[in-house]
Amino acid sequence: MTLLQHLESRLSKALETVLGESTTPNLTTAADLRFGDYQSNSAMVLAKRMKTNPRALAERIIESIEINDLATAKIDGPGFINFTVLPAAYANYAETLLKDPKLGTPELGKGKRIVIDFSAPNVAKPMHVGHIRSTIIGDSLCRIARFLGFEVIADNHIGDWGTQFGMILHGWKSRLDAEALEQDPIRELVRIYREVNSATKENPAILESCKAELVRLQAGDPENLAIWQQCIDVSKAGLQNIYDQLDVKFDHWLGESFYNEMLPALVEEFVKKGLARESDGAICIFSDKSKDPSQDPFKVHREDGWTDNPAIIRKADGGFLYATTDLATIQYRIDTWNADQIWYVVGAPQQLHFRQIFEAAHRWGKTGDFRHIAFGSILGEDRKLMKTRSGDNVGLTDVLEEAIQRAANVISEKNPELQGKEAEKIAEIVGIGAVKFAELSQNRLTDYVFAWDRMLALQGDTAPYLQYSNVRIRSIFRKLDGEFDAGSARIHLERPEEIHLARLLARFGEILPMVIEDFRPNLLANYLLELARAFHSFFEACPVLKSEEPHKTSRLALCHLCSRTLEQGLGLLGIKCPERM
RNA sequence: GCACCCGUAGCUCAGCUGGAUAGAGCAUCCGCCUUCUAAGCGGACGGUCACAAGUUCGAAUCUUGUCGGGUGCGCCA
Repeated sequence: MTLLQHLESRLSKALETVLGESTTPNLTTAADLRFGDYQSNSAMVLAKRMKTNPRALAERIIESIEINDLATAKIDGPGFINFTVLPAAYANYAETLLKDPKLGTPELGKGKRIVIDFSAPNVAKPMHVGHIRSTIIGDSLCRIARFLGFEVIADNHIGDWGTQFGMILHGWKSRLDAEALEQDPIRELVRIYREVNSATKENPAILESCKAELVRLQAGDPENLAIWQQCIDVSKAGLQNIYDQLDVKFDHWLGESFYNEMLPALVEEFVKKGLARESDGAICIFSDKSKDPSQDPFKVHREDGWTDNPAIIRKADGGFLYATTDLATIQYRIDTWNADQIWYVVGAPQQLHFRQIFEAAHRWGKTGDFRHIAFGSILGEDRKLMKTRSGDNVGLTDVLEEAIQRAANVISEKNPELQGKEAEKIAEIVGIGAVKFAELSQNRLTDYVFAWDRMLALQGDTAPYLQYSNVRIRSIFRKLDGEFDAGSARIHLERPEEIHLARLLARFGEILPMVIEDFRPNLLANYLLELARAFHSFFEACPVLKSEEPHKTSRLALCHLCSRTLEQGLGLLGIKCPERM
């Protein structure tokens, strides 16, 4: 139970005494530390309903609340009840956290199974910086959900069956450089894809040839299938390298091709059940409700009024689409995996698509909680969208390499004693951490312009700042003579820096439920920055090893808890901590 | 045309289930390494929260409208 929950239960008891009925207490962390640690606005909210004076009501609440062992309560302003947690209560709570492997985090996901669909790159195209958001946010949400007790299935729904294979097959047959393929297969695939892609724009005949290759592939032509399989294999190997470097793991890689053979039956079922019908030769899902058209994903407004905006599940030429595969995917995840929820970490531009798919799946009888976890776009320096097809984007590999290089430069400048393998390892942890944290520390819906210096910053509000605070703690324990037993340590808080550190350590368990509520890892990132700031201030103000007992043990315990919290928090963001840096 | 997202300090961004004097980092300036790692700490400077109405004891946050930027809207994914 978190401190907040303890206070809540005391407050709700007091409210029941005063009001004669139970009410949910309105308790949050205080907006400003000057007022206290937690604040309740209940008196103001309830006074309105009861038509009494809010301060008078607050008086009565304070008189009946029993919190002398936890906090002091005080009325301020128009009727705020401010709670200041006693240092002894913080010390007490910190001692229980020392023994809690979950650091105060509630198990609110118990018994729930979620599929998280993220990353999902197209094969035979290089990953560029635009792919980083889904991968990093998705991975972090997997880790956080698991920590909260959810059963998570991480699924990489790779684009291994799209139209791009028409172009690759055409290019493979007409302009493949076998030697280049041998040397660097992905580069060669990318080259032929880009060349053919631009060629189709000038020459319609080439476009037709690509489409024909695609049809042959989808019809099971052995030659095309063999080429396709070869492309998939080399692409997967390349992707795996990046995932290894990012420390991102999936439970499954069920790409589009996996669902391919289910599609004809799916379309037939939709038609048979009256969920879809033919229109202009294509099979489409239409609006079937007389709901507000502005809220209906199957309606769209044009100059001449509201018209249908169907989801096409089979093209006039018999081919299947994105929507068809996605419905088959939902079916598989619900029926085979028994998922309660499916989370899609996919860019905001696809919102309409997901509204259609989710609506169609529900009509189809697939019950589940489907969420589109949208994120903003990464823009080029021209403030325009980074598009895969236009080529020359900054490659993801280049970003990671540059990040590691910059970290290595800082290491050799700040800490030249670190050499060789160890220095390389640290540079990787710091560099990759910086990139991930830059992404995770901001609101996922915000568009941003890609900038090297922003993404690769190593000072200020960054992962290295957090890693550095942990390194400082590790250094203390390295220099400690003898053993430290966290289980038996007693904590005493006197200095304001100690109290503040304990205050933030107590809040770790309050953050994660908020993170998962709205899928906002940046709340965790911001919390960790606050915690690290508190630690650095503590570190400057409160000597640990040179202090007398009982402060020494108490401060060691705070450091120990802080280190565990930082490592756990960073771990949930997919960021590692070096021993020294 | 309609829908969704965005507009907060010189720059990059937090804060948005309504709360008190709107916060960080970067940049600029002033201090702090003979004491546990200065990738750090302490301080200063910096704002009409795009604009206007409304709801409320109270609005950056909710509602409506306006302006500005982005995205999406039948056979791509």
